[in-house]
Amino acid sequence: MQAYMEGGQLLGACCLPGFLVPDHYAAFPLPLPLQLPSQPNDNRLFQMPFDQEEAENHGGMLYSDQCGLYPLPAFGSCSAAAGATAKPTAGFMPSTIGAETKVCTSLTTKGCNESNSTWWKGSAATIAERGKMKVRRKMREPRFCFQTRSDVDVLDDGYKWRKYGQKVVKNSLHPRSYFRCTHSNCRVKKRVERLSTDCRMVMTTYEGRHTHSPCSDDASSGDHTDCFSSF
DNA sequence: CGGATTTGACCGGCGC
DNA sequence: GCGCCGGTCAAATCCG
Repeated sequence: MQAYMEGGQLLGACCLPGFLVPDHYAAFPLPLPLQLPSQPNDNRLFQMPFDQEEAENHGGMLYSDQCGLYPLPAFGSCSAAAGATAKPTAGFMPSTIGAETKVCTSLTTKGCNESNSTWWKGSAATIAERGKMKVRRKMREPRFCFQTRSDVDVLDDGYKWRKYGQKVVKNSLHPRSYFRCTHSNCRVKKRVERLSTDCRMVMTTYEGRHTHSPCSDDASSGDHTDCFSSF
């Protein structure tokens, strides 16, 4: 597994200061050399400067408190031992995730602006409300993304998602899919796209914070309880 | 038939 | 101001 900080700074979970991946992510040893993404379409993600001040405002552990932590099975307690031995639960991430997954995170204002320019729009919101929400949400909406080698586009992370859009993005051979958490009052979204440079690699970007546990989403996810015990 | 997905239209941000 | 682009909406369609 390879972890990234946006801004080109790669911060190892266990050995480098300021790493923002939460505790349970830090269980993974980070092999070196750590490669940086090369595809142009990823530049905006990885060129974002890391806002150290923002990190400090959150006790240097942004992701444990501020960000929606997503119970990605391969990173969760059920597979923390090695990653490569991720529990092969039906529909879960591919078993190669431990060796093939790259992680990056973001909580910077810029990062949120980049991807949330219009997310706050809602049919029920007034213009004024939207304006307020825009300011507040833009500043705080956390993001978390990772790349993994997978044959399937949509990896089952225990939550139930509803697709609300698909878009062909510039400099990418593959369309980007947009999903929203189906749980009521949960605003979490995720984007999924295959890398143009390696069609086997899938980049998944989570945005927002779940207001519920994956297990409460529906009965089918109850089987994953052991994998999400750390949440 | 109801929920999920698809897909073209629309909107706002941003760079020029 | 204009055009490009990413993100979202919503009607149409699909599917179990």
